[in-house]
Amino acid sequence: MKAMKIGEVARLSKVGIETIRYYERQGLLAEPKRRPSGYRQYDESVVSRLQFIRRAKELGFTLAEIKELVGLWYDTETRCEHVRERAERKVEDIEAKIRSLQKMKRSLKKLITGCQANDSIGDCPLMEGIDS
Amino acid sequence: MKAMKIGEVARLSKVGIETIRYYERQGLLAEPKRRPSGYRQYDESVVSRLQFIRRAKELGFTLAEIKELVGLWYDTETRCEHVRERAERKVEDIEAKIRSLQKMKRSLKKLITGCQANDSIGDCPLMEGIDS
DNA sequence: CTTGACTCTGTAGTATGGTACGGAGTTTAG
DNA sequence: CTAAACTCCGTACCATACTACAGAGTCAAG
Repeated sequence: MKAMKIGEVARLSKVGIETIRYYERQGLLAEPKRRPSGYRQYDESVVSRLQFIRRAKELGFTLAEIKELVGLWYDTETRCEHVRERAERKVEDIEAKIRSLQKMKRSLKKLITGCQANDSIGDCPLMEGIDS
Repeated sequence: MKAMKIGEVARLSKVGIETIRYYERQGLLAEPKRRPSGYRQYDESVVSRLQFIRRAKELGFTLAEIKELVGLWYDTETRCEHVRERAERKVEDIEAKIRSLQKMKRSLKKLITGCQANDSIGDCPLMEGIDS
């Protein structure tokens, strides 16, 4: 359990110091212990949490959704049934996202092939059946 | 080729009228033909384009990225080699997103199983190896 | 030919997710 | 014991992506 100051956490997670404090204010990170001076004191676990947040954002989740997502792990004792339902809904959301990305990928592959073959491509295949 | 006014396009694509005009200003949609009155005149193809934009946004692409993505189809004649490279990079981005989503999904499934078994779950599995 | 719904342009305002100070106190390497 | 680097809090500012008028013109059902 290495004790880290916010600067080191920022360096390791590639999330800015101001952003870490912002996430704390928004409830995405628990308030950390403090030194007598008031300095925030973190352990390693916060780094993977921040990396998770960063990645989830790239995947189109809002901070509110991410908050809900990470929150699932801290409610499990209290309302198991409810948590399971929410988790199952999230799985469905994620599966829909994966399907859309796969369609997009197939369209791009088609573009690459057509391009190499020097074919002219009529309608943009990106637009085919992407609607959720 | 059905001629549609902006309101119908908005209804069909589930994208607001103001947003459609905003996308036009941002160059995500070509400027449509106009009636003598100045009213915008669309055909059906714009609906799938808007649905694509909507979906891509949900997948974490910014408008700038989406613009680049749809732009790939209108550059193919001019600089085929260049377009192919960009498309291949996009495919890699998309594959990375899919991998992250699959990890997330596995973590959630784990939560659901643990929850049903009434196990206490130690560390949040969402945080495991999600870093890109 | 009216009347209510629709569209136009332009500008201003909003929500989200940061980012950047300022001024003060803290830590730590030398 | 300094001096440079770090951290604190609060507030203000920023970019992105909309969203909401206002005031004027257009369309189409009856």
